[in-house]
This record gives sequence, C-alpha cells and structure tokens, in this order.
Amino acid sequence: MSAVPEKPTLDNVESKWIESWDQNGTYAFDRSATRANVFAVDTPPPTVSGSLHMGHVFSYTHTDTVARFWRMRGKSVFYPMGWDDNGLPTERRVQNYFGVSCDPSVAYVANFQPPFRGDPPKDHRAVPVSRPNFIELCEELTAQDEKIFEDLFRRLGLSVDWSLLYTTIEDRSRRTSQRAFLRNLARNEAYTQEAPTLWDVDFRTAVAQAELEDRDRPGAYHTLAFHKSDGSGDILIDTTRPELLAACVALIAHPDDPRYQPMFGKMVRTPLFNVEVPVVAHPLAQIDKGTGIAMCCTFGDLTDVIWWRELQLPMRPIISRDGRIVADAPNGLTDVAGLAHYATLVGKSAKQAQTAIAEMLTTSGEMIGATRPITHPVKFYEKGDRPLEIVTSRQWYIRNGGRDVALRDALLARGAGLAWHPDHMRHRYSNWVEGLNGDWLVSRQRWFGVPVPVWYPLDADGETLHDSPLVPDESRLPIDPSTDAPVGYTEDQRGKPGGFIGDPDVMDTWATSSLTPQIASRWEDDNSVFDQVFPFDVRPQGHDIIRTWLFATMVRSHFEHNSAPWANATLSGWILDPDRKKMSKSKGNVVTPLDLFDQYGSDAVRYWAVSARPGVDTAFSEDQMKVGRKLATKLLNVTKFVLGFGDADESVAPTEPIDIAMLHRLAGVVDETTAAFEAFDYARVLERTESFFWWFCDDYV
RNA sequence: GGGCGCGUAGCUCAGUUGGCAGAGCGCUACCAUGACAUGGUAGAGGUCCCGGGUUCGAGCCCCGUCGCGCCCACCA
Repeated sequence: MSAVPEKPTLDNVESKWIESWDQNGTYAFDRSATRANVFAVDTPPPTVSGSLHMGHVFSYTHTDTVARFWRMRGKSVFYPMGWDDNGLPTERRVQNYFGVSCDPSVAYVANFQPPFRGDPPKDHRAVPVSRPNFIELCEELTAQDEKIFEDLFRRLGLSVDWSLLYTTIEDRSRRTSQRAFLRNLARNEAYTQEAPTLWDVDFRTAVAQAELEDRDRPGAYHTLAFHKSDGSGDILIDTTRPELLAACVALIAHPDDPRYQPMFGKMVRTPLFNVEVPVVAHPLAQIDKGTGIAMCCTFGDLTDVIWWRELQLPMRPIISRDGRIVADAPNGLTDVAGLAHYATLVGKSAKQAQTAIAEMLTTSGEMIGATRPITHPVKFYEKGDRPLEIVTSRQWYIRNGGRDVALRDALLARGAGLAWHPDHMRHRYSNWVEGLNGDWLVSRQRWFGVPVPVWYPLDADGETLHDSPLVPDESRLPIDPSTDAPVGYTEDQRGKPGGFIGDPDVMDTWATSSLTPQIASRWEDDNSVFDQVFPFDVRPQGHDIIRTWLFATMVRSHFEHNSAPWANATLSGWILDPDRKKMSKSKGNVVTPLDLFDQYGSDAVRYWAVSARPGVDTAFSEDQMKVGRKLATKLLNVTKFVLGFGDADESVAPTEPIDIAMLHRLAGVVDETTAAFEAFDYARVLERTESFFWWFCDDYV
C-alpha cells in the first residue's frame, strides 16, 4: 500500500494533482462517445476585465461537482472553459490600464508603446490611439488576464477539459457570431432600423433594454407657463427636464381630463422660445401627476417616444450623441428672442443647460414658484455613470418577441420547458419575456467586438442604401467590413459614389456570448462535436443574467436549431459578506481566492462553496473553510488507519453484523446522494456524505 | 403597482408524502502519548416571525399580518 502516506499532509497535494491531471488527460472529452453517453456543460465564460473573485470560485465549484459526478457515472463529460473578452468591460480596462483612448481617426502605429502598463497617474490625459492599435492592446491585456484566470481555475481543481478553451474574440467565435447573425438576417430575424434609442452619452453607444437599470436620483419639478395662442391665458406644466423645452413638440393630457378637454386640438406657445405646439390627448398622460398635463419632447423619456410615434408628432432633437445641446436650433424655432435664448444653451451638457434655462425662465417670469426637489428613478446603462438620453440612430435588432406575440409565446414555452434549479427561477424568465417592450438592440458603436458583417452599397449620389446590405459568403468569415471589401467591389471603391461602405458597428457582447453552446461545440466548423453535445445538458449561471445571457441564448437557439440549447439551467446565488450585503469591490471586503487557497487549501474552499444550497445567497465564511480543512485532514488520517490493516481479500463476503450494517448504511447514502446529484443538489450530497463519514469514524472505525 | 424568495439555537443554516426540534461554528466542563489535539467526550442554549384555520397531531398544509432581500414596471 504505497499509496498510504507516511505522514498525512495536505502540502503540495494541489500542484501534484494539477500536473497529473494535465499530463494524463484525465478530463479530456471522449470524442468517440455518443450523445446518449455524454454530459455537456455550457460553462459560463467569465468576463475578462479584472480578476476572478469568490463568487466565481463559489459557483464554478458547484458545477464542477456535478461534472465529476457524471464522469463517475461513466459519462463522457464535455466541460469547456471560455473567456468572454470582447466588449465594453475590456475596452474600459484597457483605457485605464494603458492610459489610452480609442480614436478611429488616428493612424495605425506599428510597434506602438503605450504610455503606461498599469496605474497611470490620476492626472494623466488619455493618449488617443488608432482602432487597430487599441485592439492590439485589448488582445495583449486579455491574454495576460486569461493566463491568471486559467491558473486560478486549475488551482481550484475544476475538472475542465482545457483543450476546449475558447475566447469570445477569437476568430472561431467571431465566425460563429457572424454566421449566426447572417442567418438571422437571411430569415428576417434580424433587421436594421433608424429609430429613437436609449443612448449612453459617455460611452457614445446605444444600449439594450436588458442592460438598463434604474437609479434613484435627485431631481426637481419646475412649473412652466405655456401661453395659449388665442391669448386667453396660460397652461402650467410640471417638468423635471426644463432643458428640453426647445425640443417640446406637444402638450399632452388624458382624454378624460375635464380640465384640459376644452384645449384639445388648440395651440399653445412655449415659454422662452415662442414655438407653437398643439395640446393633444393620450391615455398615457396621468391625471394625478404634476398638473395633469405634460410636455412631450423629442425625447425626454420612453413615454415621449410612444407619444411621438402614436400621435405622429414632429421631431425636434436637441441632445447630441455626447449629451450636449446641438448647435442647430430645432425646426420651428424662428422667433428672434427664442433663437437668442437657444444660442446660450448650445454646447452645454444637459445639467448645465438645466441651470441656464431655469435662470432664463425665472427672468422672463415664465417659471412659476420655486422648484420642488424630488427623488425619482432615472434610467442608466448598467455600466454607465450618467443618465441615458434618447437619440435617433440606425441600429440592428434581433427579434425577441418584444413586438411579436407569437414569437414571445414560443419563447415563453421554451422557458417553461426547461428544468430550472431552483425551480422558482423560471419566474424571472417568464416575467422578463412578458415585459419586453421592443426587439433586441444588438449593434454597439464601439471597437473591440465582433463587427456587424455587412456592407452597404452607395448610390450615384453617395447615399447609403441601408435596405439592401451586401453580405459575405459564410466561407469568408470572420470578416471586418472596415478593412475587407464585399465581393464585386474593390477596396478603392470604399466610400465612393457607386461604391460601398462597411457597417461601422460591432455587435453587443451578448450577441456573441448568446452562442456559447455553438462556439464551444464548434457548430458548422466541426459538426461532429456539435452533434455529440447539443442540446447541452446544463447551463450554470448567475440569476442576475437570466434576462440577458440565458434569454439571449434561448433566442438564438430557438431561431437556429428550433430547440432549447439545454435541458437544465442551474442558477447560483450571490456571495454576501458577513453583514449580509452583497460583496463588492467598492466596499473593500473582497478576499482574493488565491490567499484562501494558500491558507486553507483548495479543497477547504470548495467545501465551503458546496455547503451552500443551490441558488441561495450565501455568507462568505472562513470558518467553513477551516472546517473543510480539518475534514480533509481527518479523511487522510482515517484512510491511513484503515489501509494500515493491509489489503482486504475481496473474495470474502462480510459476515460480521457490524460490517453488514455499515455497508447497508453506505448503500443508502449512495442511493440518496445519487438522486441528489441527478437533481443538481450538490449541497445535499455533501451533507449526507459528511454525516455518514462522521458516523463511520466515530462509531464504526 | 406586478412577480419571486427568505424568516428555525448567539452565528450560518438543514429539516424530502404532517409524527419525539437538528448540524456545524461559537460557548461551558473534562480528556494528553497507537488514525486524527487540524482531535475526543459531555453539556448549556429554541415563543420554529406573529395571528387564525385544517388535522388525533403543524416548523412543514391553507388564509392573513409583519419584517428582510431580489427581479420587473413606474421617470411630466
């Protein structure tokens, strides 16, 4: 029994096994297995924009225990890893790390050296670099980060087949992403449209409904006097955004509101700008809010968009894509004094413009009384710092049921057909799908992402023909329309009348990560793998991204394969700090996983992770890790003691009642834990096994 | 406003067709040489949030209240 250590110790056990697993291909996926004998995991690719934290350690351990279980059951386990390195988080990290910013108008510099590698001083002004240089820096930094990620996950002991590793920016992922998009386009599941969309003025990109969050912000009601055109007096409206006054296109009240019914169809003049706008009725106006009549601007909020569309109001945008008041006064503003007022606002941010216009309104006597401070929810991009504006722009959309009841019902049925663990998470999905108010906006005005793979012809006048995009053959993918030319054109026709231009946008990160099953399984690149694993057995992920990642993956699979992408979804909980608050970097209470591995050992950290029931938010507890370490030591010691009796004669059936009783009890534990693992309840498995182990040590041994 | 989860020992939590209230940590006392002191033995500690109902019997099922948390909607 050379396996019995002389002095039981946990020292070096991790490095020894990491090396052994790697050399022996212990976790290599068996390419000869049939689908029936495969267990496939759609592993979440962590975002490469910083570091892995305890939340990753926690949830990835859960999945690993399930993967190991199925491997023990004889399945060939398809357990890939991926790095989600395309997209905004990486861009932001690259800007902060190297002290640069992307400027597509700058020329490429070979062998460019960034001003800093880590921690630029606070007063450093970002150096503008070309898009290709910026992407090189993205690739350099993500490669560094990914090495650190891989080391950490290996140290944690994940039984991943590292030969299946993918990144979401690599050629194969871009090819998969573009292929899926082109097929959506060919089937009319993707379309382009010029429309008002929510817009982040700092990132200067459109954002999707799924990426919004509300934040409570201080605001103030300003009461403004509009003047009836027939000279019979004023109408007072309350607004929190007086800076949009020049963008006002109508006043709107509820059709049943007797106070304003006499005014419907009549005209009023705006304060300061003296622009004539109609008073109209619409049921979305709330009788009990403010003065009961609202000003509709293009655009202050999503209700304005609805009013503008349904009441066919004119467009008078005054907010530019960088969030400042545009230079050109809107249509209809012709009054000399009004133009003078407008000129003082040009170039100001929304906030500055609000202050300025409030002063002007006070001076003109058209603001009634003092402002009344309120706190109200304002829409933000979840990664953004300033409120979203609404600007009109051309964007790409993928249908998701937000504007189509039949499709929505089909996607609801897909969700209902999934096995959710824990089961109540299914409500998050149906709740979200039922509340969709538009299609999925997938284009982003950014750089480090998968390009929208189309070009547009230019007519004889150089106008872009958006409705007849030129698409590449799938065999050419991946392409970059900003450097590749469409078939039938040459590069020197780019931007010329009668020539072509490339679509300038990239796709949202989710538009690529929604294809992780297809990427990991080499869909269309090697369909023998795809056929072996699809639909996958399980998608493990956080419950906070049901509306994004899970739903988007469902949409793509529904369209492409007429199938759900997996049979099960497991949703992990959050790690809470001991004060029951969600752990966050800003609170400075994040513990690094490596420190804990060093202090307690990977197994002890895994023990803590597995003690939490599926889907339950769990307190971070070093005490549990101490317990785990003691348990591991005890396991070694009892093993040494038992094996010290020498080899058992396996041909002899046990006859002692105490042995038979122990084996009987063990068989019961095996049955129960098998059932628990089949239901993804690793925590029950641990509890039952540990409980048996203590009984085994205390009473049997 | 709509949806979901949670509330059990000081702490973190189990409690699986309703059947003697549990574990770990912490606390108290004792135990020192042959698997294990990273351990062992013993012990204290409970209004199972509250109110009502069903039942022979409720931590568990039903109705309601309160508290905590999350998701969505609400932006004049």
